[in-house]
Amino acid sequence: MFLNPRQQAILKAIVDDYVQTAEPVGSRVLSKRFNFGLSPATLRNEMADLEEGGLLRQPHTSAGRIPSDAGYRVFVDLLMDQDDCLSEEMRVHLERFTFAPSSLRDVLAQAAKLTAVLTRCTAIVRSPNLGISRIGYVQLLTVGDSEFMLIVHTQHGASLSQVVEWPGVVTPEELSLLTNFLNHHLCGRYLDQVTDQLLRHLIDEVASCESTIRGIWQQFQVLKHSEARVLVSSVSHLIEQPEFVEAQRIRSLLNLLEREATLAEVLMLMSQGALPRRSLGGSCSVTVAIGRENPLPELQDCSVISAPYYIGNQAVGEIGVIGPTRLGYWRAMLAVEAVADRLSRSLTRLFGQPSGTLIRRRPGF
Amino acid sequence: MFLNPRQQAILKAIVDDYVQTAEPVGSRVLSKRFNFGLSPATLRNEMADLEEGGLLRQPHTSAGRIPSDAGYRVFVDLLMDQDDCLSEEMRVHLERFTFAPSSLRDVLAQAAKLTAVLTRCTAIVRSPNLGISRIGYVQLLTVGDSEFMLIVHTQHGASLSQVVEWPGVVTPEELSLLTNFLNHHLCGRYLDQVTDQLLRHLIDEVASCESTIRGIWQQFQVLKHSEARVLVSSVSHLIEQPEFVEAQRIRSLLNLLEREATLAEVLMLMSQGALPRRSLGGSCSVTVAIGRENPLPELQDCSVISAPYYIGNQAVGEIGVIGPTRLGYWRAMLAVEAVADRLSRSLTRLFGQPSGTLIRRRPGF
DNA sequence: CATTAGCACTCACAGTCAGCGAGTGCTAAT
DNA sequence: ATTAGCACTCGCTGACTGTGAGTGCTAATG
Repeated sequence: MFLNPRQQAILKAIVDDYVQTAEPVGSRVLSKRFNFGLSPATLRNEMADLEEGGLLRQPHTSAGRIPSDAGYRVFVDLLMDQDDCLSEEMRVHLERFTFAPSSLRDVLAQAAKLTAVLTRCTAIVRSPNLGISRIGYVQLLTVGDSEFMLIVHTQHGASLSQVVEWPGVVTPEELSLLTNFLNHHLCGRYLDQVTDQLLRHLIDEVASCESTIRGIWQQFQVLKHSEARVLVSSVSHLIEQPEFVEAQRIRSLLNLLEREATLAEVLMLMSQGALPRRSLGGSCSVTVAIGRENPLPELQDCSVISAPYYIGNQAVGEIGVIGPTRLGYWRAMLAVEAVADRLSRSLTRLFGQPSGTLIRRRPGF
Repeated sequence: MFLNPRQQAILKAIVDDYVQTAEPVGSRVLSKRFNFGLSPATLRNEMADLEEGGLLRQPHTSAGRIPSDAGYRVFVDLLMDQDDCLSEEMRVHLERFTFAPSSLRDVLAQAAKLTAVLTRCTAIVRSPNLGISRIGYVQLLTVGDSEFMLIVHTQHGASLSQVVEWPGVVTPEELSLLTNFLNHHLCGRYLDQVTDQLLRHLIDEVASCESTIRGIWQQFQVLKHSEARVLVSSVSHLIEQPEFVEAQRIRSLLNLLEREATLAEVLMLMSQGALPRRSLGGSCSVTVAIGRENPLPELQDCSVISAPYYIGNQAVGEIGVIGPTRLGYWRAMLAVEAVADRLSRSLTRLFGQPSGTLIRRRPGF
């Protein structure tokens, strides 16, 4: 639908007003609150046209208009005010969060919290796949007679474990020897570097343990691809919005927010999907999914704004917010991008290629 | 209030029925559903007495009775059926969860999830203070010119960091040397063992770094006492209960559930507080707080059942459930105790004194 | 021809009222 | 001590109504 300038101004005014008041906006308030120099009747005609074009809708006959998903889309893509920088308040919050080095998980939790505060929405973060983690150290633990447990501690502060079958009897000495052998060769490496090539190399060195090492290797492959985790922060922000007066809506949302795998999929889809991506000046580009543009029915009254974050040049995860479609888009987009940007820089510094003081198992002191 | 056997039977019947149906129970259904051999009129008289004694209450004049907090208390302490073992269904769930060794956090998350499934309530777990963690390895990371970052990875899979001031210029070699020195002396130790005595010992060894090591030491003390974390699982279970039809109740609960520090306090209070503790056969004793027995107003319509869990002989945290006061107490108590018990055993095995294959920094291979 | 005043119409919402049904307390009979 | 009978209470439901915000349409206006 082609919009002449006046229609654009009216649509923009309606979105602006509705985002602020959460009340359907009628022709009378529209003509009073904004200075179009037009009477309510004229506005009504224009509004009827916009509704016909699918950009507005009426909750019921005798109510004012609210933007449709398509209306928000036009608003976001074309119309919204783009004050070119962060507000003072946002800047203060951003400064306060240091992303002080700690476990990957804690940094992500901090970033989520920050995003939630800045946008007054619910924030979600998908944590990186483990392949990009460096191995901190490896533990072997006997459990029962014919199995042992492989525990891998990554330098990001995560730990993973898998049961490996044990092909025979083993003495504590052998276990200790194997542990040291593995640590010697694996500490400091990226999980993605635990390849078949390395396996062959190791087996050449200690042919006696071949079957055991093969078993361990297999479990490493499982770990590398273990499923993504999603952190959720500040659900309370979202459910205090007027669109969540009905308990049923809250329940449905909460149900979704407890399904990590589904959230992970939503975030991954958004960073690869069909929706437009926008770069607002920082290094991370945000994607906006409005209402039914979302793949999930639970999200059809919500908008999701997300941006990937990076370690080095590699996109490793996404951070985003979930809000009502009636959302301060620009502000939220700025916030998400700003956090993704800082998060990327912090993670790169903490966990990126030229890491601080790496512990390698070579005897040091 | 003294209860004769008939009054006890009536109170028990009312609680049983109300827990199942969530409907206030009237004299007519009571006489029909249970075989007292008494007419509704007689039951009415008894019920009026029980109400006078504070054990029952009426939501409104023309409704049946529901138990008061005091009524539930009598029920829990005296009246409830105590089938002496877990149901088949519960047993199956318990078997399915292996608590496979992984990070402390993941084990706790698993335990919470399990508890939630077993009780169909919301589960909460307070994670241990860090003093009982062993140090996995230590990293030093320069940030800016006059500061560096101390990162401690525990063998439980947690990471912590603190900024330490740097008293001068430093070369990468010095940093690496200091890192190795610290790892040499600290790996495998409990954080609680990082004492002043050890400090003096180390300073004797390398007097040149005294001020730096003192700075690091101070940050270790901060880490040891860093605040407790609480994991929450399956909020959706709870808010699907009929007592949460009103959105306002959900909001208030969710608000509470996002305040980790408050939840931690609730759990700690319960394991030390004035309420009776019961041991149901396992090694962990459960505590039940009913309605207004809880310290928080947000919990005044909820009951909390919790039990401490152990590493070795030391109680290190608590696990529990939050449900409506109209709760299947016995079943929930059994479940909480069973999980706490298994959790204790798993944690003791994984992180307790004689740990599997410890990595010490002595050159090995 | 675009704009506007006027007017009839729609519809959610709040309030009122009556009927119902479940449940009670009291009294008198057993 | 127990119970049948009865009047009474009160939440819930559904029908009805008035109100007000807002619309669409039509005809008048610059």
